[in-house]
Amino acid sequence: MVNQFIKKLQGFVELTAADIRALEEATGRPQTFPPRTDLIREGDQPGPVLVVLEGWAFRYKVLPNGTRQIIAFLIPGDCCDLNISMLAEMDHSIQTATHAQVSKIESTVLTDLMTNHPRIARAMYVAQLIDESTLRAWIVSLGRRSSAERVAHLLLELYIRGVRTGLANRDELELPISQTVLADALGMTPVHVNRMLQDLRRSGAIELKRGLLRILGPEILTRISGFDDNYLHRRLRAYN
Amino acid sequence: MVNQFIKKLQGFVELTAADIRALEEATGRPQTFPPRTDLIREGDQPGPVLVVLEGWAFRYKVLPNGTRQIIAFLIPGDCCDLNISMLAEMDHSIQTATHAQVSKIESTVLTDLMTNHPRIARAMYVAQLIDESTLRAWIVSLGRRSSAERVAHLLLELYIRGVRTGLANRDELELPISQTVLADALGMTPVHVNRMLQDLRRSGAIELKRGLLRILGPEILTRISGFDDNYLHRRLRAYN
DNA sequence: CTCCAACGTAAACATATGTTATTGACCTAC
DNA sequence: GTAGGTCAATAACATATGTTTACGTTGGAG
Repeated sequence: MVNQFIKKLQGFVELTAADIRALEEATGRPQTFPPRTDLIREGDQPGPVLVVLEGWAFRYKVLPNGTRQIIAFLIPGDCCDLNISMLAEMDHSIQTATHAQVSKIESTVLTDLMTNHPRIARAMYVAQLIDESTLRAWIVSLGRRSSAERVAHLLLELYIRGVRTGLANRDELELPISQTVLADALGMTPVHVNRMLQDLRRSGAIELKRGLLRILGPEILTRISGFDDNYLHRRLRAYN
Repeated sequence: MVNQFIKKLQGFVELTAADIRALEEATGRPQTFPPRTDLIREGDQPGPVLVVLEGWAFRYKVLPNGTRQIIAFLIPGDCCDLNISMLAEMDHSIQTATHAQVSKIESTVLTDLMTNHPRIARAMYVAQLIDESTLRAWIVSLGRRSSAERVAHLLLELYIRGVRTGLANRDELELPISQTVLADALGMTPVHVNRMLQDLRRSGAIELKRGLLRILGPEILTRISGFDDNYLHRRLRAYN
């Protein structure tokens, strides 16, 4: 089975055979987790860096009133913050959305990877920059887009990220999350997410059933959401 | 005049005299900019790292419909992303809110700082982690807090950050931004920001006039916003 | 095969927030 | 000192989204 993490990093830099071997060594023994499992909780002391090899997970925070806001989706190939162990405690939690295979990279191993494999270091920094850019894009969506725009924007984002990692075939992406989860990511209620999805179906932009999303009219989604993919940084600066 | 950037980094790690000299050298010749000046624009090729020594600035994005969302405030001591030059173009803009003194650190100088001064490197990574954590906290606010809660939360955040950098004396913080700017940060309209500020004044939580914010009832703001300062990471993991 | 829980769908109604407009205070340029 | 622009304050009204409730479907556990 392909190691999605390595595949993703290869999209950023050209890795040597030695780089790849080191990454395989570091992520070779993933653990399997059932859905709805917290991999790490807010308040915990940060431990090893998590890398999602299969399945979906998400970062989230729970508010005093019990509501939840999802902050980011982690799809195969994604990993959590690099230097996280410098902080005394986690400021958010990470939970699996589906069955997931996750590798944990101990900080000693990570340090070794970063210092002895400059291309890996660079690729991981790029990945981190893109994650941060995505956080900014979410702030923009939550702050200034209507709910219809937000839904369209998120579906397009996930689709494009899926294409990038080979998760999407043609116009199809497996979207293994409930409308409640979507709602917690979009800052709306599940009822309203449902309304907006119905609108998108009626407009012919998407088909969505049983966890399978089909993008029938990408241009419709782009128009509705005002999508600009620059925040996903598909072009990078050449490696000096 | 104190170099707020050095002061901030000293809050994270113990710097040696040599570290401080290197930082003074790197940020010693700041440029002055008038208010409302774009320091860098979305789409530009990333250049040197920006460090704000005096005055306020903010990161923002403009949407196709012309509305603006502010993504982060940069107060004295703050700097922008470290590895930003790995990306081909900026995904957002940065603008001064007031007269500001800004130093630009060329990437060669930065690389030198990071490789030859491990304490500086560590401090800058911590700063970056906290910035990222703050992005997540903003997502939570925009997604799941009411407008009253959001206003209270932002004021408290700015006040706490101000205290941390010595910008705030006692219960006072200079808040040199208009309600329109606040609105663009909070994802609401200026009219509604005004309503919420009035409510906060009436509740005795704050006083705010001519750019001077007074926190009269921090506990009121905390209660209203459900504020938890963990995302600002005032405690750090001990340096191995 | 059946039951149960989670999920998706829908309608009716409530409300938080946006929209538009007006006015006065303040500041800066001249 | 005056003019013009930005900003804060407030009111009346519009609407997007939340709330509550109900019901049928789906899928997994036993």
